[in-house]
Amino acid sequence: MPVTIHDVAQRAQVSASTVSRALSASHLVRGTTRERVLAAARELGYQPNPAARSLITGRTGNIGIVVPDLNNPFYTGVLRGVQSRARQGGYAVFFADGEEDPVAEEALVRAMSRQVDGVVVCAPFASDAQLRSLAGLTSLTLLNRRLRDIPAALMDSAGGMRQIVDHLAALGHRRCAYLNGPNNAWSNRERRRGLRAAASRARMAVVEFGPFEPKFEGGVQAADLALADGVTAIIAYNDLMALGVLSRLADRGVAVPQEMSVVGFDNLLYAAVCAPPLTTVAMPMEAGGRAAVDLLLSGIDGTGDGAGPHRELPTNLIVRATTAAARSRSARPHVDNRRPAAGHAASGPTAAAVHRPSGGRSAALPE
Amino acid sequence: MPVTIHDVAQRAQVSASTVSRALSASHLVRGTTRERVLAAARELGYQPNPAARSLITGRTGNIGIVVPDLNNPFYTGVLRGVQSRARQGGYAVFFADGEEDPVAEEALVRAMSRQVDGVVVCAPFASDAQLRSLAGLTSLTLLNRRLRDIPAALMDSAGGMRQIVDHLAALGHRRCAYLNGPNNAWSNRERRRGLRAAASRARMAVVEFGPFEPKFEGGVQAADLALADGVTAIIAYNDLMALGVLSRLADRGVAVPQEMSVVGFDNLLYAAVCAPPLTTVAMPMEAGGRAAVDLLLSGIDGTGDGAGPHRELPTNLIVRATTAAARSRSARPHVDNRRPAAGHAASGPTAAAVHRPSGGRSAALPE
DNA sequence: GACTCTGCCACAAACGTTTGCAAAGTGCCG
DNA sequence: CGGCACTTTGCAAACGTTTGTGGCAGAGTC
Repeated sequence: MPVTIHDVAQRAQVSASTVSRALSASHLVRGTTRERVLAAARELGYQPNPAARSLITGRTGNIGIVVPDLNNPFYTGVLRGVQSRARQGGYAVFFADGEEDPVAEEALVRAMSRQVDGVVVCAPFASDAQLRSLAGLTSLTLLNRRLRDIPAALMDSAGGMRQIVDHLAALGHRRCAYLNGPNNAWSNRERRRGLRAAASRARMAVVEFGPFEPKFEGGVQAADLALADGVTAIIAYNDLMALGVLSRLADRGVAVPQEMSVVGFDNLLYAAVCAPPLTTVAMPMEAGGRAAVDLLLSGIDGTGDGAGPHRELPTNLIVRATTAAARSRSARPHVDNRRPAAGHAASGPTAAAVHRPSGGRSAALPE
Repeated sequence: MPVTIHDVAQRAQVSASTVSRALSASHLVRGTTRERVLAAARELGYQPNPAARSLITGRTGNIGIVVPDLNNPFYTGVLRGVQSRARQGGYAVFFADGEEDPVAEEALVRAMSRQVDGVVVCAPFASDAQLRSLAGLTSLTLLNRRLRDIPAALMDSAGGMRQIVDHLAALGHRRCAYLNGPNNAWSNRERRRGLRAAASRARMAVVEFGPFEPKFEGGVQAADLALADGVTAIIAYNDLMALGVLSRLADRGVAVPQEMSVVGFDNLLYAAVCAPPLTTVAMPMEAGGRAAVDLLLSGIDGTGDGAGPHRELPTNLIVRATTAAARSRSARPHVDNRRPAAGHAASGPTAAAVHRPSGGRSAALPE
C-alpha cells in the first residue's frame, strides 16, 4: 500500500538504484534525471522505509534517552534539549523512564540498543561497571556523570557551589548547613565536594545533614535539624528540598531571609514563583541535553562539533529573595526549641572539622 | 558483528526458519528442538534485529507520542503513563515535543508515521481537519480531544468543574470569576462549558475573563481584573495560573481564603506544596496516558481491553486551603481600588446573563 | 580509427527476518 | 503394505533499500 522506491522509479522512468542515488549522493546522477526523480517522489509522496534502510546501512537514525524519573522537572528539561537537538540533526528519539531503578535502566538500554545509533543516559544511581558494560552495546553519552573513555555532558555543580559560598560569605554568613540528597547520587557527591572545597577556601563552616529524599518532604524534615544547629544559612541539595525548607520555616515562624537564608539548586520553574522567590543555582538543563546529543552524534557520524569527550557547562547563581545578610545572634526571639548557638562564628570549629558529620548531626535517614 | 538468527541456527543444528518459529510460534516445533534453540539463543545473547523483522512483518513494535509542551508538568505526567503502559505491552516509545506549533506537530507525526504502529497525540491546538488527515497515515489516539471515529482518552473536565461549583456553592459563594486559558485550546472550551452548565444549575453567577496565557504570569495579570469585579472566588483555567493569582493576591494584601477563594485545575505537584496549599481538581494524567495507549494497542493488535473508542476518566476535586466560606461584603477593609460590589448576591444578574462576557469584562488579551 | 577516459545508468547482491510451501519422517488404519 | 494424516523441518521467496560492479555511450587523444 505505501509507496516504495520502485513506484518512484517507474514513474520517473529510471531504475530503483537511480532513485536512491538521486535522493542521497546526488552528484552521481545527471541533473535532469535527478529533477525527474525528485518530481516523481514529490508527486507520489514517497517516504523511504526506515526499516529497509537501516537493515542495509546498519544505522537507524534514532537515538535514545533514559532518565531516572520523569516526574522530576530537571529531567524533562534535559529531555527538551535532547529532543530539539536530535530533531535538528535529523534524528528521532526514543525515551524511557528507568523509575530510579538501575536494573530497569540497564534493561531499557539493552532493549533500545538494537533500534538506536546511540543513547544518552542519565543514570545517577547506576554503577560504573554497569555503564561500561552498556557502552559495549551501543554508543553512549552520559549526563552529569564522569567516567573515563565515555563522553559526557557535565554541569559545573562545583562551580555553582562556589558561587553560593561566595555569595553567602559576602553576606556575612560564617556557618551554613548543607542538606544532602541521596548519597549514591553522583550529583550529590559532586555538589558536596564543590561545597567543601569552596567553604574551606572561604573559611566557612559547613554542617552536613542527611542524606534525605531529594523531595519536598525531605526538605521539611531537614529544616528542623538545621534550625536546631544555629546556622544562619541552609543550602539544599535541590530546589524541591529548598521549597520544603521554606515551608517548614514559615510554619515555625522563622522569617526568610531575615533570620535564615535558604539556597536551592536547579532553578526549577517553581523556584521563581514561590514566596519568597528562591535564590538558587541555574542548571543548564536544556543546554545539557543538547550537548549530550552533540557528543553522541559526533561519535556516531562526525556530525557533532567534535569537541573532546567531556564537555562541562557553566552554572549560574540566581540571587532572588531568600538570601540576605546574616542575622546577628541575639535577633532570634521566637524560635522556641533551638539549641544554644555555641561557637557558631569565626571562633567555631574549622570547616574541615565540621565537614565530617558526627552521628548526632548527620544520619537523618538510614543509609 | 552482532549475532544473527543464522548463528543461533548453526549452533542449534537447525535451520534459521526453525529458530524463528521456536522463538515465536512455539507449537510448530518439537519440544526438544525448541529447548535446544532457546539454549543456543541464550548462550549467544541473540537479540532479533528489529529492522529486519519490521521489514517483513510491517509492524515496528513502537508507538509514538507527541505533546505540545514538555515544560508543562501535565504532559510529563501523561508521558509517564504512556511509557509505562507501552513497556508493559512490549512497545518502545518515540516522543516529540511539538512546541505548541500545530504545523510542527503535524510534521512530527508525519515523520514518525513510518517508524511506529500508532501514535497518541496531545494536540489541543490542531484543527480537526489536520487530525483527520494524520489519522490516514497511521493509527491515532487522541488525548483530551473528542473527534468522531478517532479513539480518545478523555478526562472529565466538566465533571471537575461541577465539583468545583458544588463546593463553592456549599461555601456560600454566589458570584465567581473564571480565568480563561487559550481560547483555541480544547480543554479550555471544555472546562468553560462544564462550568457554565454547573453554574447555571447551581444558580451561581460566573464572570469570565481572558483568554490569558495559561502560565503564572497570566494568573498574575488576571488576578487584578477578578479582584476589581467583586467576586468572592476565582476559578483558574489551570494550576499555574492559580499560583499566579495567589502570588498577586498576596502582594495586594488580599487574604486567601478568608477574603477570596481560589481554585486551580490539574493538581500539579506544586499545588500541594505552595502556601497556602491550593484547592484544585486532580486530572488523571498518568491514567490518561495509560488509557490512550490501551486504546491505541487495541486498535493495532487487539491487545488492549477493547473498550469503546472513547474512554472518559473521572476527575476529583482536592480541597486544600485556598477555599473557605464566602466573606461577607463589609469585611474587605484593605483592598483599595475595588469597584463597589453592586448586586453580587442572589439579587444579582442570573447566571445565564453573566455567562457571555461583555466587552468591558472580558478580553484582557487580544484574541 | 582505435584506444582510453568519463559520466551516467541498470543489474544484482546483500542486509536479517518471517512465512508459504514442500519434503521428510512418523504413526495409524484399512 | 500402501495410503493417509499429521508433525516437524528446511528451502526459498519476500520485505524495501543501498551499493558494488559493469556496461554503454560520447568525448578526447594519439
